[in-house]
Amino acid sequence: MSLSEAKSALFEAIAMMGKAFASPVRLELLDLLAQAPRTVDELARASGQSTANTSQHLQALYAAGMVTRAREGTSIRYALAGKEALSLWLALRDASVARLAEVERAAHDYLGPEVDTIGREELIARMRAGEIVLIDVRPREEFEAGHIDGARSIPLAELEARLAELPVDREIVAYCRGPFCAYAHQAVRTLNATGRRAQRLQEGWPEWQLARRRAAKPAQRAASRTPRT
Amino acid sequence: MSLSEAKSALFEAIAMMGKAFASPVRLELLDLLAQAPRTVDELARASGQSTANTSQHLQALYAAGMVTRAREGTSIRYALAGKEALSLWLALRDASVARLAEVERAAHDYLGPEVDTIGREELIARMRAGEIVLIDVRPREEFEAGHIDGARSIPLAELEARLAELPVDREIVAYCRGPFCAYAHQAVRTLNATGRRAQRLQEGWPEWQLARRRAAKPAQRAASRTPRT
DNA sequence: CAAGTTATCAAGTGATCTATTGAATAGCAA
DNA sequence: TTGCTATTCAATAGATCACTTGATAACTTG
Repeated sequence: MSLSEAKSALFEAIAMMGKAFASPVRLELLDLLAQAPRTVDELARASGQSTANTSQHLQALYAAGMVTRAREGTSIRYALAGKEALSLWLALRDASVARLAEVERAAHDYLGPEVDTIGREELIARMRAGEIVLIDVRPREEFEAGHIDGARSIPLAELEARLAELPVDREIVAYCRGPFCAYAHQAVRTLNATGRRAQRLQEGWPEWQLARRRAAKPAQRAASRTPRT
Repeated sequence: MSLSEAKSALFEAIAMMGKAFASPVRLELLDLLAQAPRTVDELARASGQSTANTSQHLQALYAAGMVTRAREGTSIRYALAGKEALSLWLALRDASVARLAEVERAAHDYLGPEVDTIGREELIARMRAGEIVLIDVRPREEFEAGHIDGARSIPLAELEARLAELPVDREIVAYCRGPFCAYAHQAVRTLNATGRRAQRLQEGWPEWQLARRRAAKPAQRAASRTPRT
């Protein structure tokens, strides 16, 4: 193999992974998988794609090394492939927000008017002081797959029916899937409409989880490792 | 705009940036730009593509927000668009090494047998102790666009002719463009062949530079910022 | 084993992407 | 102005990709 052939083979191999991020459908699947592992059928319904198409995109993601899969009886459950995959997806999403005005515009159309927000450190401090009720407004199965310690699960769909469970005299903080998820926005609006003080956590479960994992076991940059035979 | 339309518009906007990483040619251009800003013609020659093709790929990268461009007289100089772009490219490259066996294989074919390496911290410590001669074996213009403090520029092409400049009784460390760049490997082999002790720095200039920039001004995650109107 | 569910495969069509070619444009220099 | 260089634009053919449809395979349950 000539030197230039080897070089282009290297970039082609990296492009294989890059292609995973080139389709909006695959990105939506990644976004869903960042919440919780899911079966093909669940992903197909959640993303509004046909089962066959979803399966094909998932195989592309698998070939790119972005997801793992495991058979569970008659169905197959896909999950994000480790911390690197999560961190890569979040990095791309953040970079595109930083760079592309269109993403901001699309995000704004989707999310509606902005609501009060609270950051990670402030949330931790005020939760420790007992000043805050934290609610997770994602669907129940995502809560069960992982959530912030101390949060209560009140899926957005149940919020109105369960308002009585929530105090009127304490601050409520809602979080959901991430900065592009509309659930927490809507929850805060609903809570405000009933006279409660409410804020949206600036980040979602994937970001929280990644921060926790990074703190537990600091990132080791693959670049500084030596490629071996 | 319906909610599901808005949602897919969001993922489409992010996919615009993802597409930047879907072509080996564009990745090679990013890799070159991670060393130094360059004109279209320089990039075309360095990557072995036609000028027109290079120009089109550069425009795709520009649309994706990955590069900036500035006219310089009759030519146009492209550069990586900030820290985020560099960090995203390095993250993708690292993740693909971590996940895809093919990248390792391609890298090994390209780089040839492994040589002794040294890490960042050890290099810093031993340079401070004066035990090491550090050489930058990239082409001169890349050295001039930025290099590690204390390094001497000895492009690989000139190494054999300039061997006399290098001591026989001190350890020599060579670095180049990064872990997939063959220059430092070859330099170490050449130096070893002349009886000198030599090692390859595990990382290259882009990684070094990013670490320095991150230390100077710690990364602020875009995710935790609030999208605004 | 047969029936039912879940996922994958295979083939086909329309869309998008890539690289090439040749023409057009922007700046520079005489 | 005329030439000259660097870059972009426009048109094109070939390759790849996305999504659909219908068939097939893997597994569970009765």
